Amino acid sequence: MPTISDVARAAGVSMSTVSYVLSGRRPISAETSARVRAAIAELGYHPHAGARALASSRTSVLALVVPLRADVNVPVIMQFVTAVVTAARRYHHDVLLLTKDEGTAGLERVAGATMVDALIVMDVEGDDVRIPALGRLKQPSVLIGLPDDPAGIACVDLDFAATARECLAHLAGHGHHRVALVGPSPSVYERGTTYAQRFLDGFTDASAELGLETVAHSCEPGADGVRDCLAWIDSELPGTTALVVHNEDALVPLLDELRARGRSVPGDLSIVAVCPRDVATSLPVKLTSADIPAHDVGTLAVETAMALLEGRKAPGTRLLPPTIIERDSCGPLS
Amino acid sequence: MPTISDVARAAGVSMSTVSYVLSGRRPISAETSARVRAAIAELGYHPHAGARALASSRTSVLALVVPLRADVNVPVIMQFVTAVVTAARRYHHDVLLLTKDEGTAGLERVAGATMVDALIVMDVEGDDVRIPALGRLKQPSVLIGLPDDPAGIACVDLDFAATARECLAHLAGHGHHRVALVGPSPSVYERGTTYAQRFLDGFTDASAELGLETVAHSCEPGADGVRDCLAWIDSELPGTTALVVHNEDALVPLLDELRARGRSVPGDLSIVAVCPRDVATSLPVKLTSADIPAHDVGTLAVETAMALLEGRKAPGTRLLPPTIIERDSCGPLS
DNA sequence: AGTGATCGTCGAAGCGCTTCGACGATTAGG
DNA sequence: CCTAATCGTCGAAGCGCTTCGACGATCACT
Repeated sequence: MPTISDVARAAGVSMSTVSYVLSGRRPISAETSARVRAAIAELGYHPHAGARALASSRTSVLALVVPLRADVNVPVIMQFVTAVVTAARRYHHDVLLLTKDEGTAGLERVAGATMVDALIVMDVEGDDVRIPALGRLKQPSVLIGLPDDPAGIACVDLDFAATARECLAHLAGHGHHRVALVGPSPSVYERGTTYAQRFLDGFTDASAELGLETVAHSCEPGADGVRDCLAWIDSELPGTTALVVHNEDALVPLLDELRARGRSVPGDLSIVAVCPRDVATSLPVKLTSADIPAHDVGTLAVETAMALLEGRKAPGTRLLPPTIIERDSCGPLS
Repeated sequence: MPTISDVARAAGVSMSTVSYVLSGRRPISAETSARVRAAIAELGYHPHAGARALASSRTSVLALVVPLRADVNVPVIMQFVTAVVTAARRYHHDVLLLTKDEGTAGLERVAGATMVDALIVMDVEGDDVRIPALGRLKQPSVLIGLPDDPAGIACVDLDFAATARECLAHLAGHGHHRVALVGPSPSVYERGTTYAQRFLDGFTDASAELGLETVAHSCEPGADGVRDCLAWIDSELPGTTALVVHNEDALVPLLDELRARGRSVPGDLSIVAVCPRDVATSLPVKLTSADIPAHDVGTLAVETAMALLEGRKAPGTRLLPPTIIERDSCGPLS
């Protein structure tokens, strides 16, 4: 492996000149620069990441902490991950993958060892124990999600409250006034991730604002869970004409069950789903949906981290506005 | 951030002694060792990863290259990823995540910059262009999958040919002799990943060995794809009594379609699926399945990489034997 | 022509760690 | 009791890079 001094010798300049050509931190004449680049190409030189990190205390690596729980929506996580990796590369950064189960120790390990410049943490809970730990690190961090108290750490997420509001507004626009929320499974509410609660709060508030009659109920996984949930809705709010479904796993069994009961969508029942695009379009009925913009959120998390590294932008919370995509599952009240 | 010399001073020893306590590469007395460890704990010392990498030319990081194509099975990929990360941590390594779309350049970048000790590459194709590139790196690598010519690189995968054989043997054991393979979508065969072809070859060979009548057909995604595939099977091999399904996405629409046609499983038709455990058990009929041991393959890939790093074990190919898990979808020939 | 600025380059001092050779102090063997 | 091996520790030399101060050369104004 050639070193920077091999390049310097080959180009007939000093090491520092090579370094400045690479970093652009000082002006270098066009001819010198060209000679250096030629030498670099010819020798196949790559700066040694460790040496660079040691000398500059910058690593060009971002840590990304992902949940590996099974009850979480795996394809959505993967969308975040690829968005983060792809965006990071645009800023010449690589991504070190940590799992949530290492907890606080993992964060302290990679930050303490100066393995990363910044951290992006997914699946944060209401009172996540990792938040105080992140605050103690010398590296900045970005949360994907919204804890009860961000404690000065930057947060990025979809605005779930506004999303619920939009879903209801959309249905109200079609003339519906009895709407039920099919929520996530109870375990999602129990573990402290806040998005389910924020959605529910938004739903409740908007219901009042719009003067609708609504109920909300969590929905256990599987066909049985869906049946139970529908039964509950039937008894609590008879004459419900529309559903907001904030539960990806329930979608398939729900449509199955409605078909089995001979209830057509959107003829008898309108549905707005909260899910990624591809899920909404891959079902037998193309669902009108509020998009989960995993890609955008991941990208924004990286951009926020980069802004923090450059010292521009103070940490703060950034909630992305919802997007309703109209498809075939919402009709007028019949 | 305290450095090793802070620790040395606090413990009243030299830097090298601290280093030897940490690495265990030379004997250190119990008392000295204890004093050093106390100082480390008290100061909250973490060795600087870059400095360590520079001095030792070891990084304690593994590169993992994942595909981000959408047509690939995302949850299975995530299982590989978490298995790799978890196994790597057991060997005190971290994982740097690369995406396949960076291609050869990504490999050369992280290897050339000495960011990683070894590379694990998923989703390798028959004549993957990355293989010659990997051969040129100074770091060892492990492929998950089986290219036409591994060119001296270690490979790890499920033995798909043997898996096909086991599926057929299982069905033959139940008395079936007309069996159809519902294969992956044509795009899987077209792009060069070899597992689909290996499965098909194993299926064909075993069919002959066992004296069965079989047909095989790829299956486009979605309910329409399933219907077309079933129609094809009906016409090519009337009287088929069992299906081997090597296509996860087809499972749900397939069971739907069969139910719609009033064909019971396993009463009228037996099914062996090739898929991860959780998929097989989450369907309306618990499917007898050949397991996709993503976790084991990922773990083995890491262990192989570690063995390569330590110089024990020459690279070679390791194919995991299949496991058939009996559930409710196979019955005797009626 | 004289005076600052600015430009382009160099030399050298580290960044924090590992590792090799050296060396005194034990211990074992004859 | 002497020699040789072993044990436990230290000092110092790098690993490859960035960055700061310095310095001659060029340039733009008076």
